[in-house]
Amino acid sequence: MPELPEVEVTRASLARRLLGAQVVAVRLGKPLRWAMGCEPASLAGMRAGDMARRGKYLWLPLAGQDGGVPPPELPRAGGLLLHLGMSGSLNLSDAPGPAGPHDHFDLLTDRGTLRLTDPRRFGAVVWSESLDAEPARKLLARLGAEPFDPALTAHSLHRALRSRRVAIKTALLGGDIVVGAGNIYASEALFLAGIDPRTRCDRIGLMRCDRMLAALRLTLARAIELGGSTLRDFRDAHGVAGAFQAEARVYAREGLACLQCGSTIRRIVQGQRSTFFCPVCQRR
DNA sequence: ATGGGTACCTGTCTGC
DNA sequence: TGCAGACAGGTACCCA
Repeated sequence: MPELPEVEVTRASLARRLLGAQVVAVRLGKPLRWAMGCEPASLAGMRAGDMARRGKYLWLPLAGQDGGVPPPELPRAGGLLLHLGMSGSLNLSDAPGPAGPHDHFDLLTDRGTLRLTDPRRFGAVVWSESLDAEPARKLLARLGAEPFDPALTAHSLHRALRSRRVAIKTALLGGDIVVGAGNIYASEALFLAGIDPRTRCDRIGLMRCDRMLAALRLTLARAIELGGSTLRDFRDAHGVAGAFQAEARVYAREGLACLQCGSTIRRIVQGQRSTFFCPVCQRR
């Protein structure tokens, strides 16, 4: 499910309410992608800091209670690195119902219960003493540039792409050059840039890198503005669905007319994932 | 280093 | 109706 816009919308809808919240207890459901890596009870009493995002990961800083005396063998500060996988969403509620079969993590706090619902369980909640400590460091190490980082330019993108021979769509999904675009927004951004998703990275010149970067930023920013895409079950932390899917120009539109030129949108498979594009508007 | 494939897990939809 | 198969928003890991 969640690509950068959905993760950012989730972060934005949580950060303010969670800042300063004190952890009361943790409840775990079925195992997620990795074990949490700390004793759930050891989080009780800690206070939440400002939730941050890196790529599609969320980071919730937690620190020992002021004046508290945590037993020395327990972690005193660190945070939870969260990932929503393909089907995860976070909800913060004052009155959470009983945990359902897909509710695999509850962080009970004095500001409500933060609940991760994730049917496919590709998501993760992992304790790390800092972003530079394991396991967070290793998980974040491979991530590419943040799309809205001003340090990311057409030039730096061009430099990163010119040694790669994979198709540009595959490279965007990989996230090791630029993070944030998943299967929906990679297709959408390439449509907006007029670039065929099968184009080899090393065939994309500086001018097209410039267009692609602008298209990626425009697409992600618009999606954030619309609360993300809700294809099936994505909701922000207040239960609000996204609206970007109604503006998708190519994603899930196989066989329909291109909104720009009228020719038929195609679906192909790249790296075991569907790609949607207009064979006329998008050039190699 | 790059590339390709596999694996994780559950739900939904399609076609026979 | 039942059932097999394809497919779904992600990414770590293994091998060539």
